[in-house]
Amino acid sequence: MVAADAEGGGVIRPLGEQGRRLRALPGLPSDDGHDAGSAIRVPDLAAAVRSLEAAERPRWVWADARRVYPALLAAGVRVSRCHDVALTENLLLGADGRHGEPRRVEAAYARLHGLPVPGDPHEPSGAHPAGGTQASLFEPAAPRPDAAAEAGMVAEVFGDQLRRIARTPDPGRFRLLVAAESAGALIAAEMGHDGMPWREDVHDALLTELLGPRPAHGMRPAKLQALADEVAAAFGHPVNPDSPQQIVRAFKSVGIEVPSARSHVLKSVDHPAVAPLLAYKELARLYSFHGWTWAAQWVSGNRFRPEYVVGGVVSGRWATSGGGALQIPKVMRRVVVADEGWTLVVADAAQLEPRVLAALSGDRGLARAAGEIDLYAALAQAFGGARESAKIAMLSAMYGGTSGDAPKLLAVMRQRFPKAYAFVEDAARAGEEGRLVRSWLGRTCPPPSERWRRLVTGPEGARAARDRGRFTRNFVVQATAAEWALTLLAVLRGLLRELAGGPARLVFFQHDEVMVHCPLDLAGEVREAVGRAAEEATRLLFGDTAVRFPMEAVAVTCYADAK
DNA sequence: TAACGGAGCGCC
DNA sequence: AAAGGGCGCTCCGTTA
Repeated sequence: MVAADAEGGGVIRPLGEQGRRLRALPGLPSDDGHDAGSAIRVPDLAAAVRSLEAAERPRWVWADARRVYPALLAAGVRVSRCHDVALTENLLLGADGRHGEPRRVEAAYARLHGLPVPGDPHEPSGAHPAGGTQASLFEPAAPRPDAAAEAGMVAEVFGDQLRRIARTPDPGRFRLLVAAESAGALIAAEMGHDGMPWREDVHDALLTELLGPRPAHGMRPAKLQALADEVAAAFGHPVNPDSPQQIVRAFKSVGIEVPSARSHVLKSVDHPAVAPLLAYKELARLYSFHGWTWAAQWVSGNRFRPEYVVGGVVSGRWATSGGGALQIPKVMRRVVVADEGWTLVVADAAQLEPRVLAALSGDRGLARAAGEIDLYAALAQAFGGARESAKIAMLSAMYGGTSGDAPKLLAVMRQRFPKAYAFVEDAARAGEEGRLVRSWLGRTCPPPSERWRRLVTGPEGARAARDRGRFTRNFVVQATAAEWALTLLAVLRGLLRELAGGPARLVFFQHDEVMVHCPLDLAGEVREAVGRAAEEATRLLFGDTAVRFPMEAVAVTCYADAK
């Protein structure tokens, strides 16, 4: 079912068999004279979606959930499932090594018909650096087409996308990826709408405790100013502690050479300015990043409402385009408190990435270890008995680490877990040679930039190649981990909707961690749902595997108590 | 005045 | 404890 919105109304266009039934539905005009093709104009899109959702739970096909869904949520309408054309276009373009090309439905339609593509930067070189999807996320806004025209485009591009999906190396997996990504679009919009519980009074008290009272505009909070004064006194002259350059120069003026002003560098410097400087850095970040100004913009009604960007990271992890939801300092967790009579169910996947590697590579030995709750402990024996050695070996394999004991431990890994070792080595080799790698479900890494291609043949070539090898080595694992987490989230959302009329709400998702806000008496069932969702995600991705993906959920009143 | 890159640091 | 990769955001300081 295609839905497109417009000022004061919208268009619904049935697809396939559902369309014939649609016309008999009450509450929708069967023919109001504005029927373009099979498109039906409706005066109130939200009401029309609500009635269709109740009647037959279609898969809604729309240009971009971010365009359509927030208005539906505002009208109190939620849907079960959708196909997000823009996100799918992004995945399909990526699969062809065409990261960064415009992904909006207008662009997809234009490409399909050989027309000029709106929003295409058409710069042949250097336009799409590896790691940059920004161009596709913030395309110049083309004029919105009429809703009926948009519905037509969406229907046509959708059909084309289904054909392109069928031509991918593994259509079954790619379909799952598209479904999960689209579910993510719904969840992101819903989480932005519902918001995460955020006690404004607790936040203010915390800031006041750490920084002093909220300062007048343009002033530093009292405790920050006091620390800045201490720094100045230690150097004998004013130094802006927010300026790394000034800090380095100030140390030079007292005969201390530091390569940078980073905290870990300053920690080993013996000078009276160091202590207040380190304290200042920590508090200043809190003040500017998650202080009163931030709260005024992102917190309202005791809810933190960030803007999530599904697929905003090339690996498929989410990003945010505001609010910094994925970088909330741990000290702020005490501000996240369940409503009266409600609770927060918090769960994170333990040792997700090594488990993903075990499943991805089909390494039986590693999979056996990944059948245990503590994977690293299970591996310890293979690495000389130390759990820590096993951990270093796995992390080095997945991230391309070479320092310390890594080479020795990787040699052990190569011998004991040859398939897992070969899997990440192959990914690294592909990256070094400029090739593409794909996740388990078919998300594709960006191709190397023109700049990289020039660099790799030059004197710095070996380094450039190694860097990209580390990126692709990590990509296959991180992107598959993101797929598992997203699938879990989609399944969990479905389970929560079935629970007691659906009051439980997903309110936070951070790579491998989820938070549900629910009435106290549902805590047990929600915790159970998290476990079931983890099992179902594992089955959907990897079928019958020995690898376990433990997801322990705890119910807490305050986020800070979750760990 | 606006735009931009670098530095720095929070999260996973 | 840390190595590795990925981000967002804010500040500074320079350039257009």
